[in-house]
Amino acid sequence: MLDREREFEKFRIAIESVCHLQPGAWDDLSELLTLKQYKKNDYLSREGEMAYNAVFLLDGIVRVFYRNKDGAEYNKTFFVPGMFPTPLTALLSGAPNLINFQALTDCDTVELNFAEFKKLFKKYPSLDSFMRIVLEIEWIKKERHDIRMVTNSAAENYEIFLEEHPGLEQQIPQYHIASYLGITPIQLSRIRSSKQ
Amino acid sequence: MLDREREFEKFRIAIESVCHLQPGAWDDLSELLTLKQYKKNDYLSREGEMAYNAVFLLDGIVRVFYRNKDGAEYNKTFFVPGMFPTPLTALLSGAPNLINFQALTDCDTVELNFAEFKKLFKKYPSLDSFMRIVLEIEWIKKERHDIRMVTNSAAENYEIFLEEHPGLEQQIPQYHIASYLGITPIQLSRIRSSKQ
DNA sequence: TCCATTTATTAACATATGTTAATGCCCCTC
DNA sequence: GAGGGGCATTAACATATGTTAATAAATGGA
Repeated sequence: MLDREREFEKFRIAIESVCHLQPGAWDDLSELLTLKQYKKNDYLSREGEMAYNAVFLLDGIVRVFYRNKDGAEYNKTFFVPGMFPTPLTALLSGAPNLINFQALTDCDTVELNFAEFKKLFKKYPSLDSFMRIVLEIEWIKKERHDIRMVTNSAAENYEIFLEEHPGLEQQIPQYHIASYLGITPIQLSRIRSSKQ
Repeated sequence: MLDREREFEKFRIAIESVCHLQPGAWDDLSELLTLKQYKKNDYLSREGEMAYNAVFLLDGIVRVFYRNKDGAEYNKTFFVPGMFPTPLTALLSGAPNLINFQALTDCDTVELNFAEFKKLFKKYPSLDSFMRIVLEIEWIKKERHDIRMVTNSAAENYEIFLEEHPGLEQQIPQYHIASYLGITPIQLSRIRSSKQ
């Protein structure tokens, strides 16, 4: 069983590493938190549905993927503990989710009610800056990632994946990695076998 | 010859359409503006160089592209008048640019000194919110765009390009569009000819 | 107006990647 | 320990796309 206070503390540390909070802000903020658990293959957040919470991953692995009109899936990102598998676009736009967040293993999360969180911006202006900084950081990360995915071959991106996600390839099926690389599992298998 | 005041006014209107400015904010902000002109093929902003200005495009067409280690170019976005061909990541991170902004025609711009702009955040807190909202809007746009590019075929994305950029295909070489679509000019030519 | 350059098209060919299918492995459960 | 499901690998084949090259068309400068 998870200890609320101890798990919330991990979330607080992750937030403070981005931007120091004003006194009192954490106390108000922690009122908006809940612990959640997901079984393998559950959806944290689903295409077509509204989103309400920012999500901090305590334990497990989550993938984000798109689906095209034929139902084919395209993995976009993998999340491991300490990351934020949060449907940011849906939260910001108030529109239904366009992408899916799915647990690839059993998962534990801390979740933050985003609408209530935004109301705190008035009381704690630094939370507005905090949100801006999060968006800046995510924007920079996304641009670096996009450049790499576009300018490299699938084989090069596979190598980078292995470096950036040590151990992850043991924990998830290869076809998820292939989808992330934009190739078929067969092609990934060829790349792997041609490595020696 | 361009009339400074009239051109700056276009910039103000574009900003106000995002978020209403506090009284006085525009007066201080307009002190930080300059008019610039670029010749066809000039770079507004270049890989490896630092970035200093946010850019508003008055006239002309700009492309953003990445280069891989072999020098091959990959177009990412086209900008037309009223848009902001701004090296956001370089401005936010303070690190050298990873991507290139190039004029595809002669261009006129209004440019805003970003470091000085950020200093105004203290005097006008709403500019901090403004920046957050810009990032939110850009994030949402980018996600929609990415989903489409990944889940559609090149032929479908070509159709979408034509709808979203009416008239643009008459103004720029097809090989730039091909690069944007992630295919060769030859392949784009085949797609075009197979349309009837 | 003419010439040179750039760009688009087309064809023939090469190649990488997808498709289908068969095989075998691994792991899980009973 | 046996059976079954999920997954990775491999092979044979199909196909889409890239490559090279030749030609034609459009563009821009002198």
